[in-house]
Amino acid sequence: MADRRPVERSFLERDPVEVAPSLLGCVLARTDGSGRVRSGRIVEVEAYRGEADPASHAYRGPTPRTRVMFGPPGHLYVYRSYGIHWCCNVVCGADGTAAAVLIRALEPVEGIDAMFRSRPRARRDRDLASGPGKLCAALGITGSDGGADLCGATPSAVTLFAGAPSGGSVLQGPRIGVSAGAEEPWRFWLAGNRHVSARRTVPGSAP
DNA sequence: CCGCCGATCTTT
DNA sequence: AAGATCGGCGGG
Repeated sequence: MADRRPVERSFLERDPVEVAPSLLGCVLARTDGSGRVRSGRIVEVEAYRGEADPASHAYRGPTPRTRVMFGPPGHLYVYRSYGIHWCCNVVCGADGTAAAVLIRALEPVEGIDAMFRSRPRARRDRDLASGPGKLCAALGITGSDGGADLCGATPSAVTLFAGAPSGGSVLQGPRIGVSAGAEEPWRFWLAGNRHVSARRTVPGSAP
């Protein structure tokens, strides 16, 4: 993996509904305090359109929690879900807008042993990171990673690497777990991938 | 395989 | 008071 390079910040400076499917196949990596790397290929995402989107945490304007989403693209927005799990987003769109892409599932690539240690209930590879809370636990992402620069030339604790074109086809459908904005088909995933969450229950169509 | 429910706590 | 979730449990 010597030729990996972080994604260009300008690549993220667009509408999240455009950015989201193009993140499929990219690799999210985290380096822990001991220099160990855990990473996974992105196989499922959701776009959130900030102040224009009633499902977005940024819908009602900036707050201390959502401040990073209103900043420049290429940073990590991390939030606590149901008081228990961490979930992470790639901030995109122009500085001053609050667009973001929720990372919903990864196919584990590096550091799989460490992922099993962080996910003691997981029995199989596909249980490690097949959901937004699971993947943060698998990589060890917590609130202290909030704001991390994903595009730095020198890889920081959390980095987003450009991926080879995914090859397979992309499906899209409604976002999971939202009530407002439930009609918008802004969830995207790799067709047939075993690491996608809710594979059997939600139908999809080609974009 | 499917559906229900509880855990746990931040944010508004 | 609700929530961008997860996993255990029970039923079919």
